[in-house]
Amino acid sequence: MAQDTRERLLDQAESLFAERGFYGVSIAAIANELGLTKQALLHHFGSKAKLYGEVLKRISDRFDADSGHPHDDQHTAADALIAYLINLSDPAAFSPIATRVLMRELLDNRGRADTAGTWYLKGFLQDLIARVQKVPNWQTASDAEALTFIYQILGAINYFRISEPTLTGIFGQDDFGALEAAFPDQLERLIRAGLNAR
Amino acid sequence: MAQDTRERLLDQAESLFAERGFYGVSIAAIANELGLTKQALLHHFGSKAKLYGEVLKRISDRFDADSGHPHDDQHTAADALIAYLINLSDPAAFSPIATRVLMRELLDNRGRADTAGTWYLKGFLQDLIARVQKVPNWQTASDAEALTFIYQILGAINYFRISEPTLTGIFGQDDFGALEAAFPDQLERLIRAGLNAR
DNA sequence: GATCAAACTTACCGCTTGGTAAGTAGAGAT
DNA sequence: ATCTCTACTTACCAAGCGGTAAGTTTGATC
Repeated sequence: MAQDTRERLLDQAESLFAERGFYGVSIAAIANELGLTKQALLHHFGSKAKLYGEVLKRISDRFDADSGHPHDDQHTAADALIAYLINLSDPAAFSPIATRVLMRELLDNRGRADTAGTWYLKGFLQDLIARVQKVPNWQTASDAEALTFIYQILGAINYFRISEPTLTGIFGQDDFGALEAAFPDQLERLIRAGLNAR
Repeated sequence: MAQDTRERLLDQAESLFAERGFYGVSIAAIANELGLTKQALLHHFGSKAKLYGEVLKRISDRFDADSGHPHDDQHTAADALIAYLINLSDPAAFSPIATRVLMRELLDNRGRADTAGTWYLKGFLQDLIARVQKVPNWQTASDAEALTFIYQILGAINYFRISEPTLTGIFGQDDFGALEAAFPDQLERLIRAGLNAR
């Protein structure tokens, strides 16, 4: 029940940071949401910045756990890569809340000193580069070429995922449902076409 | 010189909102940057929210001006669409600062009451849907199908553009230069492949 | 049953925030 | 010469911010 509070604070912080960003959320707001005072939060995390760091770290850990290679029962390198990327785009496999936090971090860490946040993406990206270079017609591709491709796909996925509120706002709930349903298939088609285009 | 101050305040606000987001910037910070007090800013814009609204509107206007159809001297609908999208990805044609502001708005307007902000993207997106449906093998595509494709490409573009600081941080300035150089060509290949894949 | 640490609370602090109120300085029109 | 409008300024305010200090409650350990 004690450790539980810590975890619940992290959950709440992650969700609020996702919605309003680091500056948009006060530690009092996070704590109050659980019926606590902000000093309870400070007792657990020391400072707002440290809390934010722990939120980031927890996302990173979950991310790494997820990127174990469970899809390598596919027949070809291309199929394995595609399955992996499509899985990434699945809200059930990797929470849209975390995506939002990471996207904000991407926008923020231009100015901040506390850049360490997204650097852990390095291993993840390098892993993906290697996966691309296993695909037959990409074996001679440079790292830059492979990364550019990967980054375009990640962009397609993540941009869509943070746009849900805006797209429902513009086109309505029903039409957004249609978009969401069409997304995975079209994503697969795009990745496959992109891989073949080389 | 008078109207000029307003414009200069908008410039400064746009750039600071891009870097730190709505909550991360105080109106005093914006005004001080020009050697003014915050009350000078309030005199011109009334409130912080209204200033932000005007920043958004100005970006939208610039955007619309840019999306006049100057590339329709292309031979096919596909070529015209591709030229248009590649132009969108050019920092010279559409400022990365504005991209950052819009991306933040995409993240923020889930919670905010002042949602009207990004709704103006509607016309832009509908225009793009129509452009896609002019491409021969997309003429029977539903709006949802066309929009999903477009959105994937916009994601690929915009995600890359906001990632510059992070990517240089991870891979170094030189390697990022290689990425940036490779980007347009690979983007074109991806769009073309995606269009053909239907 | 005293001791101690963990998990909190209330009280407080200095600073910053967005915003209001009430001026002032200067140019243009009458 | 005065009136008026625009573009500002200084002065002020209540509320909120992150953080420190100093308790208080509670449950386990010896």
